[in-house]
Amino acid sequence: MQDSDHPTRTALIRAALRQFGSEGFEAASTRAIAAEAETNISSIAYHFGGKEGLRLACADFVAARIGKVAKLGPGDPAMLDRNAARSVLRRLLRRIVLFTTSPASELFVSFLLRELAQPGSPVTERIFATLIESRHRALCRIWQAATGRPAESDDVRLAVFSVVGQAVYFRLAAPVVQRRMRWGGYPPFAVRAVVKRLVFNLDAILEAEHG
Amino acid sequence: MQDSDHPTRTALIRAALRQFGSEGFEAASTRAIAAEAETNISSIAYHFGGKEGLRLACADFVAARIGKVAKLGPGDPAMLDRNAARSVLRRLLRRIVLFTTSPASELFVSFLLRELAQPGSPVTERIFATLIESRHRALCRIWQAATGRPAESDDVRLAVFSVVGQAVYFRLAAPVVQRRMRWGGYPPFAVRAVVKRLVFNLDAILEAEHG
DNA sequence: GTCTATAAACAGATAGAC
DNA sequence: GTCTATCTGTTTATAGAC
Repeated sequence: MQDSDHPTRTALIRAALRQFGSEGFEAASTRAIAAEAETNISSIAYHFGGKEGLRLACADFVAARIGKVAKLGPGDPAMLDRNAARSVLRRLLRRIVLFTTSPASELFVSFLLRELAQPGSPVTERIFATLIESRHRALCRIWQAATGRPAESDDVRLAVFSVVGQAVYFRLAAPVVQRRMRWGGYPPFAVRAVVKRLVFNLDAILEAEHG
Repeated sequence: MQDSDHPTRTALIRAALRQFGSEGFEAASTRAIAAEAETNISSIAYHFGGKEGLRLACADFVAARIGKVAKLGPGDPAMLDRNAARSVLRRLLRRIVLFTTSPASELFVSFLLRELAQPGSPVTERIFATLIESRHRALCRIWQAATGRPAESDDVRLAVFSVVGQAVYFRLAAPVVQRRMRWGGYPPFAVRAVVKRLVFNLDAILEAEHG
């Protein structure tokens, strides 16, 4: 965190996020990152101690940004009635899709997914503990309110993963999807189509949970 | 393809597949690959011309393997009645999940997904054209038979992606899922639980398509 | 075909001037 | 804080012995 408004510092984080995200941590070179940030290679050592420090700074940056977007509501999900819980789920899913398909957040998401795909990554631990687990738990509680099924059962956990996973997939497999759909990127009409389909799926699943 | 039963050659491909898949193409070193294959670094240049040639050989290997597993049935999907089409979809989804979660194919899937996530990868083009597009098209035709909706509409294409995407997600996000579920890897009972959930989702979606 | 030895380019880190 | 210059190690590729 620290003084995150230092210009060189943030320029480096932004450039690193892009290159780590698009090429992977090991493949990205500090030289190229410094060049993109229009500064010197030594700035990385000065500001972050080294390449690994820059990686952690990127993780904190992403975690802070996502923490804001995916803020948990203050209310207790257990208090929601069935229909309220369902519309909360719909709204959250819509936000997740808008987030994962937006070009602005492509950097964050790609970086994050690459890190999370590596079990041993030093970044994985922190982000999982601070961001993912608590939010997944919260979604499970909302799922319980929406369906009456126990929040911490294996099947409810998997249900939540399967719904969120659909949205994540459209970012991860973006090149494949976009080629098959003949889309360049995710223009607004494409995002609307994806949202519509995934909300439809969610409603179908909730409906089938018992009617 | 060529003589794929040469021992050193296949040992190199197998080792490369593992290292490319788990660490990424750029991050993996030819030295480590040769060591794992218990041969000399120069064998890579001899058999494949270089690191990039080894990458393409891995792609062909994976494509051949997946082509066998995901063989398209000879019959025309348009001939299926609604219930037959639905059970074909269920069966295919089950096979996809079994494939993506099996430890044996973890290598192939990880390698493939890494390659497909890179739009510019030289491997992407070939695999997309020879494997993915034709199978996605076939699934869309089966989806049409199962729901009556036009196979090449945007929404049906997205529906197929969303269902397949769920299965792919459980491989891509395996570290996250397994940590949250407190699973080590995907033991048989876990695979059964995932299959059960995803088939449930599929049935729910098909049911909602119009009843 | 498989090996050793080495070349040429690249990486990240660091010392020190300003 | 930002720069140049350089150190040290590692990478892929290749020449040539066997």
